[in-house]
Amino acid sequence: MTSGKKVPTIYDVAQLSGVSISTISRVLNNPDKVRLSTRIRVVEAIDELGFVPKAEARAHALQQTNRIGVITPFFTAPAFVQRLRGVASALSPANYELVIFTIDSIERLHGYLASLPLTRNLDGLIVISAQVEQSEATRLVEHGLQTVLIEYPHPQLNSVEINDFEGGRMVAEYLLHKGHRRIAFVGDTDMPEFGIDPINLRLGGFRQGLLDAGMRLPQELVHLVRYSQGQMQYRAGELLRQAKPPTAIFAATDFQAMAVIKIAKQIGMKIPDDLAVIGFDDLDLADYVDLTTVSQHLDESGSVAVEILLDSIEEPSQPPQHVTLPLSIIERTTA
Amino acid sequence: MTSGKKVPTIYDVAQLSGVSISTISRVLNNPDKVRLSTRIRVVEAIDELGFVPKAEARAHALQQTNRIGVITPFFTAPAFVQRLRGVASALSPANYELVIFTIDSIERLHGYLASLPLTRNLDGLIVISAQVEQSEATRLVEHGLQTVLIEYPHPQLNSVEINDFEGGRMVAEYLLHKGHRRIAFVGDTDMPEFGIDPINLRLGGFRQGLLDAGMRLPQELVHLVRYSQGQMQYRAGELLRQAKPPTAIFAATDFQAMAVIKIAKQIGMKIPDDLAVIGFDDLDLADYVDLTTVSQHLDESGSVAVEILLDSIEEPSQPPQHVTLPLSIIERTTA
DNA sequence: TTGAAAGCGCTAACAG
DNA sequence: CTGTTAGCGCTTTCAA
Repeated sequence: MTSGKKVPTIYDVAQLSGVSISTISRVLNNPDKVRLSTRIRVVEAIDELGFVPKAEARAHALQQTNRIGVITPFFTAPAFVQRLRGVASALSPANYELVIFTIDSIERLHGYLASLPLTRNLDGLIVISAQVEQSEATRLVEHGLQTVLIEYPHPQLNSVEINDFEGGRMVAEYLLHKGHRRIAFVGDTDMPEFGIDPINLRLGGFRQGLLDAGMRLPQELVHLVRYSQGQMQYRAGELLRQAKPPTAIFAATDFQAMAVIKIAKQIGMKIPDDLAVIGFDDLDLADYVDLTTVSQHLDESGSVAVEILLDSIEEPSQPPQHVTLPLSIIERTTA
Repeated sequence: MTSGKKVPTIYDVAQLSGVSISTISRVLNNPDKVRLSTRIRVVEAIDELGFVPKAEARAHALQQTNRIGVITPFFTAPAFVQRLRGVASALSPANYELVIFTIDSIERLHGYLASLPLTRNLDGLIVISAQVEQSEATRLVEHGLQTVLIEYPHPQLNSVEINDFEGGRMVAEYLLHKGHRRIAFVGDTDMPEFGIDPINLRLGGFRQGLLDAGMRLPQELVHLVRYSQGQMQYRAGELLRQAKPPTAIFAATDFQAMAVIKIAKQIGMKIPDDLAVIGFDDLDLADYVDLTTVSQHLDESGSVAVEILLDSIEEPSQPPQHVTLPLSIIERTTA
């Protein structure tokens, strides 16, 4: 019982149906190139034996795997699920398998980026929320592994991104429009090894948005803390308990918005009357907690990435595509 | 630029280092069976060419893929992420790749279960929260595809499960101990095609727990609704607005608990003083919203599944293992 | 329309 | 310790 039933190969089918293996292969891949009568005979033999082509053998001969890989920080980034969901749903009708490479450290990321283009067991690669270095990018293109980056673009590779700066600006505009004049920003600073920092871009855009309305964002109203629920809540507490608390808070992520709301309620503030809170991301749970937030269409980022990828697998010799997804404010009940 | 650089094969390495391909293969797989001096020479050649064995070719020759598959309902079951996380973290040190097969319909599930054992491109399979039929189970074992089921066990296949009935009982005990005497149950009934229904088991255990304390669970206090936030909230509203509302609610899942809390707050009830709410699952977000709930150790279910799987891949001829994970009540602030 | 045969790139006896 | 050789199971020219 170690291995089970004898698995039929194309040779068995050939023997049973009295033709050569090439013909079997043909009815599998180019049925119209086989005379109807023999095709029927072959199909019957296939059914009788319960034959199914072995994927590995096929991949080996074909030099392609029908498999695309996704490198993703499974553990740190809560938004990845929705992106992955977009990838999965776009991929399944395309008859590609989805291989997940989770990165829990920057070393793992580099490890995958080093080996994946070489082992040749992927037709394409999607990298979610992780930054690939120059050397890695060139290696990717040199070895012809089609890649699309989500969130952290690179000039030589396809990418789907958003305009974080613009997102921040939109929030400023929105809150201003709601009548707020004293608005705080909270965000985390937990991306030491990354160059571009979306949180800071959001902050920058936010600041600019205020400026456009003739307002400055005082330094005591911006709080950048290391990512951790406890830290966040502590700082939010400080922020809200001060003599002249803000009337609104822009949290750089939905999770932080939730932390803020939690602490605000503990203090006894009413949301959104005493304090308006707006997040960023539009995670699934934002809907559950009725959080007003800016949606960056996470699911869509995944499906768009797949489209681009399949496209450039078919047409490898085209310049990298960079698509920027729109942002939109989802107004719920917290701001 | 269509394909990029010429990819070196084992033959190139052999030629450059002046030995046969078998020797190359040996330094790759059994380094100690090669004389040090030639090994060094080979390694140098490998480095010079930047040679990396092609995974497909290796898999084809070896008849194994170093890949395990996970069939999971990506879209409907919110708990799957944590299970998957457990799988991923247990798998990555084991040097196995993780292939995800998402099921959005029962047909897809059957489709995968039909083809996966035959295409032979997986060394093992984990099925999360989906029920495999008898015929599928026997096909799996006949074809020797090692499998472990999470949540829905089957006698012929490995499984990791929990005792939903006992979980319900524990909740009854807990709430009773807290002094509650009028306790409602809310759950969803959204698994038409499945035989075993965890929600009903939880309800059964809960009912039994009350019975053990000499109490009956009146029918007007159990609410089974179709899964959807709106529906749930509507029913919860009815429940709470009645003349003699319950002092506590056991929600069969964390999501439902959140829906209940939301509506309760809208009505103006204080949690947990006016109404205690306890959930089931212990999703990540339960911690964020400080939900008291029964933890079924989702992450662990995944890692345990991997352990069992790797074990039975190594030792195929052993009887199926069925492990039941413990349950524990996580007391936070809602009950 | 079909068959023979040469790969695809690697592993693993079996000799030497 | 190393080379020869026969697979692994399929696809795809090239002839017939």
